[in-house]
Amino acid sequence: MAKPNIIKKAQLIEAAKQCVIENGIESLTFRSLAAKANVSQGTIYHHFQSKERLMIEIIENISEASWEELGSISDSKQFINDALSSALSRQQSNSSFHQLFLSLVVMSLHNKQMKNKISNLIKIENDNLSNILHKLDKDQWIEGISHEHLAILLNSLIDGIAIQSLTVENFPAEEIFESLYKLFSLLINIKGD
Amino acid sequence: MAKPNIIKKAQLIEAAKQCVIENGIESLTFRSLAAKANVSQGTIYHHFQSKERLMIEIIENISEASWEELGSISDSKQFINDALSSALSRQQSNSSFHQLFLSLVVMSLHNKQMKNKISNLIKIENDNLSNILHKLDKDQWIEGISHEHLAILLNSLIDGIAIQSLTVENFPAEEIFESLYKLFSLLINIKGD
Amino acid sequence: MAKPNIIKKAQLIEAAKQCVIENGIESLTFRSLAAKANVSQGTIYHHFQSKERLMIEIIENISEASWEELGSISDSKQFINDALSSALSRQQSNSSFHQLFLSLVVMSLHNKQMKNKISNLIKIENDNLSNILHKLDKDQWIEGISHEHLAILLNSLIDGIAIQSLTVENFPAEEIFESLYKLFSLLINIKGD
Amino acid sequence: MAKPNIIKKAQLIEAAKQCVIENGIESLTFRSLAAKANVSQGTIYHHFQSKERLMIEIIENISEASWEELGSISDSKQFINDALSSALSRQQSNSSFHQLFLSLVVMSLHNKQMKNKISNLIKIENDNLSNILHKLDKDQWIEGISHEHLAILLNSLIDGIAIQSLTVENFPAEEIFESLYKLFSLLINIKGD
DNA sequence: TATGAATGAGAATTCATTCAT
DNA sequence: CATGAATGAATTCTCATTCAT
Repeated sequence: MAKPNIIKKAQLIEAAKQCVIENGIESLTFRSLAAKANVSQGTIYHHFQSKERLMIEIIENISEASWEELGSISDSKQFINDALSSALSRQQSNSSFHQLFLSLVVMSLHNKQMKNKISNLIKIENDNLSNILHKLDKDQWIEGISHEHLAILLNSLIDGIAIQSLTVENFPAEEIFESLYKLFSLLINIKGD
Repeated sequence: MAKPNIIKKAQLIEAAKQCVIENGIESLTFRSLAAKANVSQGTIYHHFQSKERLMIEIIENISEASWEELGSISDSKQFINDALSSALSRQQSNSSFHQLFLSLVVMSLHNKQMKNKISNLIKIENDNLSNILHKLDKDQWIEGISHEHLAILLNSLIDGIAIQSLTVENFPAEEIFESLYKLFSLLINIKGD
Repeated sequence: MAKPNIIKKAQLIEAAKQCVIENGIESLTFRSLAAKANVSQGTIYHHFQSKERLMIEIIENISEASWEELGSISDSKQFINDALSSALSRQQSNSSFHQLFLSLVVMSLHNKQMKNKISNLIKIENDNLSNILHKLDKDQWIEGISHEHLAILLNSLIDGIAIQSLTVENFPAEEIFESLYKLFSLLINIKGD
Repeated sequence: MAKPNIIKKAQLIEAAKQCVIENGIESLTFRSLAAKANVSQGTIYHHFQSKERLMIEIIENISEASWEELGSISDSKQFINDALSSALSRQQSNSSFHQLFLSLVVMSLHNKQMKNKISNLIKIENDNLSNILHKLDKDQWIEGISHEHLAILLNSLIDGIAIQSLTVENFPAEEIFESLYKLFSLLINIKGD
């Protein structure tokens, strides 16, 4: 009685995410969600009491996924390869993540509750990356820049590239990531081991 | 008869931008715009034939502003100071630019025409920055990274930081920009003049 | 441009009143009103911005009618006949007035704005009656009871009888009004002219 | 197994009455009732098979209370004092009774079953009052007016005053009841014992 | 040009009711 | 007896858009 319900709610959230990715956040309506999830509109209101709640739960859902995503890496070069190539793949095959993320960011701009949740999500992601940098047993990657700040800069960079990748025609994502790779290699060598 | 019209249109666009900034893109409606601009809904339809057109013209308006913003800088250190501090100020006092920009990006995600316009806007900004880098008479700022790519990376970084700045609670914008400054100083010294 | 509009609005209010009388206030919906008035739902929202406003304007409409209804009577006996028989006719052929009135009273019970309007309406009706009593050139109809209080009591009585008349099966309205007539004749003779 | 059920039902009815009094009949929903009574919506459907039944049972509940309220009074002056002061107190501290009563009256206007029940309720109250008048051993209180009719008039008056008291701002309830008291004293003395 | 009344499609949300557990 | 998930119809309300003036 309890579990099947939880599963159902997760399904609804998954469907909602699909709606946003496929048709844009502006057409995430209860009607379209109901259609996509093959339930009645009433059912959706039984699970989420408002559209605001629905969007908040989507963010929470993404945040949970981020929590569980904490990687384990030991070699710095490997890390950069992994991190960047994973970022790259996110950009391309999995660009939907950023579509969703950006949409939610924009919706949160004028909604305190959503903003809090987005804030948490970003903090988690910053922490994740920061932890990874810590694990790679360097005191400091770049002179005068803490792991925390570097993580923020890196995540910002990834999000910013996502914006261009999602919108700019013929955006040379691969080349950009190669340049980014070079940049980091350079930085690491300067004051690295 | 021609001029007053153009002026009026510019006013409407300005009002529309204010609407988005103040209440979010989701509540940029013809009603609210009419109210803000103190004209009737019908009037807006005379100037913009649809909501899509309205949003496109907003992007065009921003793009034009970007065109005219091309700076003239000669000293690299000065440039970095200027660029970053201007970015910082944008983030803080003028964060509304990024609210607007991100909102339009998200709306464009599923609209080809808007996407083209956003694409152009970003290209212009990339070119702007690229030109500045060129002007500063260095062959290459960073080994193996073209001016164009560096410009893209920089703009991405600025947009990405904007996202965090707009959403993350107590985001340490100033500190982050200081770290960013250090990072760049470092890069420039490596293979600089 | 102005006048036809006013007329239209009045028509909508009239239709709304009919809806309440025919099907009860609980089924005064925008849908049913639109159907009854042969306009689209949007049109109704163009004229009344909310259901609350619609109901308030109905009360205002009734109030205006009350204002204009001020009678001119000179002979007391005649007045009693007139007043009571008019009340009686209201009860029967025109019982719809009280259906509407009671419905609006109940809706106003938890709505400040409506309550204010109903309050005004009742005060107008009390004043109307009070003025009539004044005109009939008696210092006091009944010893120790001011015209104002007597008017309130009379109007209350009429409303109270309406309740019974509208709900009680086989309510002997005519007989009750005869008794009421006797009562008043009696009172008038006690301390009358 | 039988009793606890009845008790529960009584509690639900009491909760329903509270809902109406606190938020108005239009927001007496199964949801809000379930919330107020701290049970599930389903539970309410076990006790009342429909909303109509619920409202009918509320009226029945009030009617039963009226049945049991039959007073025993012997002195006429005392009666008037009692009756009116009790009416007055109802008006003020216990005005909720009339809120509930009027709400149910209005809902019954277009529902035969409810109307029947309300009709019964009113008849009971009329009879109650009529009996009291009988008990006070007068042939007739007022010449030519039967006890029954006088009871109807009195109850109507009380209901009508309730309407004004519930809606009119700064309604001078106490003064009105004083005037009413004078009126009745007068009537009784005319053709009294 | 400018207005604002009118519209119909569709938005979010609520409701009474059913039913499997 | 009690629960609460599910439903679909209906409700209030908004929107972009049209059009006569």
